[in-house]
Amino acid sequence: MESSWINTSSLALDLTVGPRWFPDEASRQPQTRSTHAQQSVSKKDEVEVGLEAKLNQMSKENKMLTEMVSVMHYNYNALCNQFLNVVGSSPSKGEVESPRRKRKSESPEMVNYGEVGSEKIDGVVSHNESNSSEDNMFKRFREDPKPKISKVYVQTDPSDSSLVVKDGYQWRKYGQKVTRDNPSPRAYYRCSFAPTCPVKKKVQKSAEDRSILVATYEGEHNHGYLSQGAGSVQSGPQPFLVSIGPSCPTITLDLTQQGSQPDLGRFCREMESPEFQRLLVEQMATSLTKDPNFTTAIADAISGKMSQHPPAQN
DNA sequence: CGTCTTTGACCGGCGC
DNA sequence: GCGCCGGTCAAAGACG
Repeated sequence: MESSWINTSSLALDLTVGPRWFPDEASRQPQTRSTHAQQSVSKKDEVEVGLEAKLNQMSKENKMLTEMVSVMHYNYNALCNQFLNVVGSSPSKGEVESPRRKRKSESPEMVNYGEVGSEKIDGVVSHNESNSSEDNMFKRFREDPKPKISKVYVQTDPSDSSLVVKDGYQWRKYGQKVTRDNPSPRAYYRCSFAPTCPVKKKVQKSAEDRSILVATYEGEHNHGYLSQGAGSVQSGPQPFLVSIGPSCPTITLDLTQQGSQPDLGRFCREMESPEFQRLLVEQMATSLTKDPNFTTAIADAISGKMSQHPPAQN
């Protein structure tokens, strides 16, 4: 188990751009100023004060950002641990046989869908009832139909209309609907690798960004990872595509070239790697530089510096 | 021939 | 009770 795969403090992204740049230099400057500088000393003070205020504000924002990343990092760590727990546990459980839920009169011997949440991810689903009676089983089925829901965002070609997310499992499409909140259709898949596997998947293009497929997974696989044999499975490690949007902190996980379970574990490890963190920092830096407020502040700071350092009088 | 996809119909929850 | 809407079924066809 790789439960301690990340040291949270390792992601302390020190992006502080403010106070470190100028105070020491600024404190050096007054001694070297020529006399004519005294005329504009009050103006410079004003600039300095304004600059300091901006820098302080940016420092605060940076600190908040760092905290947000840490929290996100922590949450992801927990999620990964849960996921690895599930992967590691053996699913061999006497399943109820009736893979298909029949409507109408056939329903009494229904599938025990609720089993997933109670057996494999206890702690995650804490409100499972005791299965002391059939009534409770029915209630569980009705009240807790989604023991675990996760979303995966996959970058695709916007012109590609196929709703296929290759995640290493074998899925059988059983429906497609156009929903109200999104013009693109939503496809419904069931895991077809094991007939008793209760996992369902919904795939729909994002309403905001049609180049992103949103795959919503419900439930837990009650079988091992499908590594070979399925037609859709592709092999060979390839880098995950992680993108952090400039306006909102979304992370896109591109699983299109991968199997899911072991590779998600690998993704967890990659997130810990210096390479990943460098990428994260670069993305954040890019986001910051795209922010007009940030560039304005930088421009102000530079112009302020230049006014303090007039060209050498040669 | 077996498996998968498509697609219209149906079911059930929910709000009014 | 009614209508809307998301989710599911299952027959028919496609495909290898």
